[in-house]
Amino acid sequence: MSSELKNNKVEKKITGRNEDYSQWYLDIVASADLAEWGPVKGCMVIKPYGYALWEKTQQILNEKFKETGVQNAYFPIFIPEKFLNKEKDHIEGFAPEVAVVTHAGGKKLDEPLIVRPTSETIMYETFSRWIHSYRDLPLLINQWANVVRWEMRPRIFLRTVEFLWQEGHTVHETESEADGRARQMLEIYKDIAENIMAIPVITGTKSDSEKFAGAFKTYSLEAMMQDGKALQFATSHNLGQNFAKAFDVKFLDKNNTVQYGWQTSWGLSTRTIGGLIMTHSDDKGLVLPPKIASIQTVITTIVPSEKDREMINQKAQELNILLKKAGVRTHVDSRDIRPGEKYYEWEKKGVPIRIELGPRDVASDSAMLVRRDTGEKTKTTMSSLVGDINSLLNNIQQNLYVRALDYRKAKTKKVDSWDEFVKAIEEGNFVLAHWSGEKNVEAQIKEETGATIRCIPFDQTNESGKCIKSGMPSTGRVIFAKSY
RNA sequence: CGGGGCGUGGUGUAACGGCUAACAUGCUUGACUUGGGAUCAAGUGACUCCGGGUUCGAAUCCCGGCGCCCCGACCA
Repeated sequence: MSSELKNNKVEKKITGRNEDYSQWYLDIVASADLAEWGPVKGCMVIKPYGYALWEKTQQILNEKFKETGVQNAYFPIFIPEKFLNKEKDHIEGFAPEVAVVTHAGGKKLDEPLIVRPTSETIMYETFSRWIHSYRDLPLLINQWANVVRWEMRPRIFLRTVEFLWQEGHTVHETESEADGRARQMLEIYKDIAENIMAIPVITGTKSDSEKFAGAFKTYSLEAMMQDGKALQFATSHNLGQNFAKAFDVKFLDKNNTVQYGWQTSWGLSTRTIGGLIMTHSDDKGLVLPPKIASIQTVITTIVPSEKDREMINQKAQELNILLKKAGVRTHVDSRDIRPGEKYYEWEKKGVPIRIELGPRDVASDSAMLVRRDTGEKTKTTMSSLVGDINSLLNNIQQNLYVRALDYRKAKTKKVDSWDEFVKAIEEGNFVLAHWSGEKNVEAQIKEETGATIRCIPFDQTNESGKCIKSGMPSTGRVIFAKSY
């Protein structure tokens, strides 16, 4: 998708999103100037405006990590191939999509190197040398990195061959401590999703067939996109001792006996930016929640006659400084183009509030505020501007979350018959249905409807019922949906 | 890797096998303008993806390649 799309009229480009949701989404990405495809298929160029969203995510996550004792570190991108082979499920899960370096420095390598698809293996090989005693635990490490997974069908932001993420890896003395950490990190992700990105998520456990390659248990957050499909926002794994045994991550406990460590890993990737776009965008373009927006307010000047230009620009700068002092991320657009053109541009970029400033406003010591989520206009005076902006930003943040939550609620169906199930899935819903835990039934449902078990939600009532497909007894409902 | 669609100025499209490949938009210059993408004038810009073939004649038909998009399998 070319950047030139930003010059085309969005109304014309972004239509019929139900029929062609992918195209609609790509158009949002292109017209908001977030990213584009690079020369290698599946590899994405993230443009400054898109990268700013990732930086904000990084900043917030880093603060949270620090609060919980997690330290940042960095491990190599190249991993000896034999490392990957040490954990059976892990190699089976990742082998088909790893990129392998066989030649370097003009020679064939004695041993091929893989480009990390994830760093469990290289980190744990290292951890085994770092950890000797229970006094070395817990070990809480995070790294910000790029990883490579040679996906068959890339999708911008959602599934790119190379992507950016953070991957946290921890080692603990006990199983319950490890599980607690996995759950704690999941809660941090939930906080980011709901309170920063305004994306409602459902937390739960993955079924065995959906869990991470090599994990004991996988927890995930599932969000609903506007076409009703599910997007896995982030995951957190309780790895048990699988990797510890494969990589010899051992320690001497208080009783002087050798124990294997209990491990976790958890990650959040640039995919979340895709989720952000797909949750809130509308037919005018991107819609950003204020807390993640790199520009929260844009001051657009309106200059009908040249004699007012200097005066209006000066007023705009004053406003800008006033807002900056109040902690608002703001920007002045005083370009000499027609106002309508500016409005459309910032709407495409999803800026939460537009402040219109023209001669009439300056004369009456006021400004016009236009919110991106509803398009509603309000007039404010200079004296109450900062207060109004702050409450409006909070209001938009809240409204986006509630809007997305209401949408998900309206598209979540509880069903008890196979016919209803098939229909509900076809219509793009989250479907709450009974499942007895049988793997082959899960596979059969996927085969017949395209729906997978997104998660077994934590938040559920015990309820006896019969599996939607097999009729076998079940004790609770799981969430089925089509997914990205 | 399967199924479908498509490759034409920077971008989006048009052109029955037949005139100098058209229209819109963008970009440049100038005028006039500025409370929702203005307007006018002049200019700029394409070996019609590549390689073969059929034909008096190919953007158009045929064969082969390459590339893109959509849908599956795979996946954060």
